[in-house]
Amino acid sequence: MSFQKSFKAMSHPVRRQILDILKNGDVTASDIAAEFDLAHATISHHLSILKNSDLISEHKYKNYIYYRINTSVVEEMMFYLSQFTGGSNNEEN
Amino acid sequence: MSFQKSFKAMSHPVRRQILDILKNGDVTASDIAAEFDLAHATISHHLSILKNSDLISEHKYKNYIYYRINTSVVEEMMFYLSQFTGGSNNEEN
DNA sequence: AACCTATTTAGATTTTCATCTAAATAGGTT
DNA sequence: AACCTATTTAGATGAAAATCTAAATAGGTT
Repeated sequence: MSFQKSFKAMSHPVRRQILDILKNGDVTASDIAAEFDLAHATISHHLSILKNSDLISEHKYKNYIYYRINTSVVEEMMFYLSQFTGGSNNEEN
Repeated sequence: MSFQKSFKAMSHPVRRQILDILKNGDVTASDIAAEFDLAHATISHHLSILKNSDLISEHKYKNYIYYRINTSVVEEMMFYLSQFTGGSNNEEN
């Protein structure tokens, strides 16, 4: 797992919106593409970046590929960020 | 505050390392630059992106500018991410 | 005032990223 | 087998980002 990849994946508005769509349950690439005014190839590109960062996984069923959020990677990002909040540190700042 | 900006700011390894350095307390731009094999102008550029995303703030003292992590923005990122973990949702998935 | 040190700005270059169209692949369905 | 629909790959283009050098600004210090 690489924070490099996960933060970069999160840094694009289309990819964040894809994650929003996936919050409502698993959805196919076509259905996702239908929500945007972008070529399917472009959505495929964004999905591959999300996949490559492990933020989503894919599951084939019949002629479709369903995508799903990988919550554990999101949790790792949250844990990474928590080091900067000073929450569990004992600094005397 | 914009997740666009904060995630993009977090997505660069140099900027994440700058935040790491700032965990140990406020530090000047020069001291930060000393940790990298990059031109000072480049570090200044990264600092301005971090500043623009509100992930850090600056405080002038004498001839120096000290930088400091803005923990509240980090917390907002964590909160944003939490929507994807299904933690406090009641989905029957 | 002159100087020094810290930091930023300007402008150029290189690299990376987002996007498109067109073509390829891949799997069901008839 | 032929066809259809879903998705990806290839290759091109334009836009955005990272980096550098050199110059400018800006504040202390002497």
